[in-house]
Order: sequence, then C-alpha cells, then structure tokens
Amino acid sequence: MTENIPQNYDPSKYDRPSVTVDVVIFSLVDEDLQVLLIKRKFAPFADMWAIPGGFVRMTESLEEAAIRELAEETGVTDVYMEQLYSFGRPNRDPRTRVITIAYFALVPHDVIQHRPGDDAAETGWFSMFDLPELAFDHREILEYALTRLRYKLEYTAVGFRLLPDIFTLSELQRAYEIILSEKLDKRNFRRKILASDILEETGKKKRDGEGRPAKLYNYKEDAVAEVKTRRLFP
Amino acid sequence: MTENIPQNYDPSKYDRPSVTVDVVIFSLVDEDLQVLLIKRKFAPFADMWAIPGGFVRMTESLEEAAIRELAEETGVTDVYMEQLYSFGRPNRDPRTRVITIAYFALVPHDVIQHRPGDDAAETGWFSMFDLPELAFDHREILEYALTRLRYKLEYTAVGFRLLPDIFTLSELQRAYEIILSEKLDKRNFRRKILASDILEETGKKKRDGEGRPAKLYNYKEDAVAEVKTRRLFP
DNA sequence: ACAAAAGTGTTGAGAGTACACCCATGC
DNA sequence: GCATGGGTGTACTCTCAACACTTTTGT
Repeated sequence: MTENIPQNYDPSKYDRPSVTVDVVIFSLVDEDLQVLLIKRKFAPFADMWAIPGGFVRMTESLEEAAIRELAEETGVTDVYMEQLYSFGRPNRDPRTRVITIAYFALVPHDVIQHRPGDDAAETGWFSMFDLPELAFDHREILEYALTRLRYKLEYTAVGFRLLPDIFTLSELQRAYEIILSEKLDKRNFRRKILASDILEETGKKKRDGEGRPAKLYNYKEDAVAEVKTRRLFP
Repeated sequence: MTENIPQNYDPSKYDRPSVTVDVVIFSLVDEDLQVLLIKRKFAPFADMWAIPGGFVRMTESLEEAAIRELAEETGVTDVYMEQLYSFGRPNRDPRTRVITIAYFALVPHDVIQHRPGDDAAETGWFSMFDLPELAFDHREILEYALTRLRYKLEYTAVGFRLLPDIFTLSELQRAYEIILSEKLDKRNFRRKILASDILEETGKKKRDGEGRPAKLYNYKEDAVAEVKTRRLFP
C-alpha cells in the first residue's frame, strides 16, 4: 500500500526527501550520439557538468515535470520520452536526501532551440562516448540510459525519433550504427526496417551533394510505440 | 542535473512530496499466480486492499526500503526483486502528494512466513486474475507488474524464482503456463529451458503420488540475472 | 495390468546472416 | 566518364513450431 507503517499516520509527518526529475536528452550531432548537459554554478559539484533536471512541483505529474524540464532546455515538447529508472542512494546529493526519477528523451537535432536564457546556465552537448566528469551519480545514470537506448533499438524501432521528420534509410542506418557502435549490413537493415512496416515513402527524394538521390521516408503516425518484434539486430 | 532551477536554491526549501516504496509480492499459490495485499484500516480507502509498502526512510536506499518492506510482510529477504516503475500522479493519494517507487518481488511460496504481527494489518493472497477493489492507483500498478513479469518470462528465465530451491521441469512449465495464461508445448519448453543452461540436475528425484518420478533441478548460482536470449516463448 | 506423469526426436517453415553488383545523379 | 552514395537478391544456416509415443513408477 502507499503508506501504512502504521496506516493512520499522516504522511506529512514523516521526514520527506526532495524529489527531482532528471532528463537524459539524447540527440545525434555530427555523426555522434550526444547528450545535453548543464554546467553547475554552485556547490556541490560547482563547475561540473550535470544532467538537466529539477524539482517535481506539487501539482504536476512526474512525466509533466520531465516534459517541462525538457522544454526548458530545448524548447521542444513532442519527442519520444520514457521513464528510465529512479535513483535514491541516500548520499547521492551531499546536501540532503534527493531522490531522482530519471527520464530519457530522443530529440531530433534540427528541432532543438538553443536557449541560453531561462536559468542562464551554460549548456553543452557531449559525446556519450567521451563524457566529462559529472556531478552526483550522473555518470551512472547516463550509462544506464545508454544501455537502455541500445536495448530498445534492438527490439523496437525508435531510432528514427532521433532524426528529422523525413529521412533516408541510410541516415537511419547510420543512426543505428552510431548508437550501437557496430556496423550493420545495408541490405539486411533495409529489409528488416521495411518489414517492420512503420515507415512509409514520402515520394520525395533527397538531392544534395553527390551520388544517387535517396528516397525520403517518414514514420507512420499510427505506428505503435512498442513495436513488438524480435530483436531487430543480432 | 539533480537540482538547478536555480542551482543555488537549497533543496530543502522546496515543498516536498512524500515518497514511498510499494512492493508487488508475487507467489504461486494453489496453481495460481497470487499477490500479497494488505487491508487498510484507516481512511482514505479504509477496508480496501492495497499493495504493501511504506515510507522511504531518510537513511536507506530505495532498494533497501523495498527489501525492508518485503521482509516485514513475508520474513523473506533473498528473493528476486527489481524496480518496476515510479508512479506520481498528483492526486493518487487524496491526502497529500505521494510519489511511490514500485518494486516487484518473486517469492517461492514455501519460504513465506506468515506474520500477522508487526503492524498487525490483515494480509491476504489474491489471484492476479481476480483482484479485489484496490486502494489508490494500485490496480494500475499491479497490472503493470503483471505485464512486466510476463514480458520478462518471455526473454529471460526468472520463472524459477517463484519455485522452491529444487523443482521439476513440469513444475517450472506449470509456473510459466499459469503466469502467461497459455499452454506450452512440453518438448519445446524443456529444450529451450535446458538450452539456456541455467539449470542443473540435482541427481535427486521427486517421488510423490503417482507417475514416474521426475528429476529435480536447481538453478546455477552463477547464472547471470539477465539471461540475454531471444524470447523464450512465442 | 493399468493409471499417471516423465521423458524424448523429427520435420517443415520462416527468420537471420553473409555476401557483390548495378543504378542514378553531380561534376 | 567517373566518383559518389543509393538500391537490390539469393543461398545457407539456424531457430521455431507442431506433433505422439515410450518409460518409469505406484497401486
């Protein structure tokens, strides 16, 4: 039950931890899987980088808090986001007990609005494969997020949520290769992605630079979030 | 980051929600997947059944809190348990803001100690397929837990964590059938389970009642928790 | 000997994997 | 015409699914 230690205790009587949401914001930047971090200005961990996040307000749900944090940092709302895990080691924040519910979001790079405004904190994009020193237990959270992202790519088809609205199959394959850190076979990739039936041709073609123009695809809006397939890649 | 809305705010200044852990305790009882519930004695939801849980103490981690709750209700500590999801809709508890981190545990029925002591709350086992009316959003939590349990059974081999230390393959298959609510093919089941290489023969045989005595198995202690296989069942 | 549950193999279908060449365009 | 990236098919292997009879025990 939600509380019953004894049940007649007023929950408000107990010591209460602070509760935050942290949002791991993934994007593909420069052929790299990157994550948005914020530079802390104050102790503890002053001048170190940290995952964007903040307190859960008393009137908003956890997911609303995560969406709000995401919007504050990126100006974006309609992206793939899911709850990752909750972290609550007693001294993860040296000041006081802070429990954080971590989310992760997949954001197409082209929709992100740089907003140095708001809380005026310095932000930066960092490669997931070359992270700076991080505040709190944030490295652990990022590593957990990467594991989960890779896992999801293997048995669902969320990868395109990191790409612009329309994209080529080569771009999608490159996204998968970057995140999984392994090379995939072009023909097998295309067959499987198309077999999952979540993409449709736009009829348009991408003509830029050299080479044969590529068909542009978008994803079907009615595609179920969790495409229950077998693992997409070995 | 863990908190930075502005960063120099003392986290302790914010309004803080109460934080609980709720533990969905699964067990196999009478050829049925059942869950342990507690009868509430006080408002809100007086006399309704609820998932056992309680406040997270300031000095314990979330997992420690879940283990403590589990031990309080069942007297058992060394079982399979994992964090399920965090639920935080603002009015899920009508009294005040309560965020709960839900866990689920798989407990072999034979190790459970009935303990009507402790908080003297009435407890009961209920079929997951015939639940009573539940307090708070606890029905939602239970349904989520069942979905997750079924999903895990499909691609890992945690099913035996609901059985006694040693068990027969028929007992294990029955456990899977009960939880998945579908009949499985005996030969295919045995082949797959044995192929996953997490069980070993004890050399003993179960001789009770009629029929040919069955080999008894136990699971290898060194079996990795997450057996990364393809889905075990269709 | 018979009732009851344990145990065991094979076949066909579908999915996964590996692999190499032609196509459309820009310069 | 050549450089660049896009696009395509096939053969082999492996996994999955369907399916029925024999074995060992207790009574």
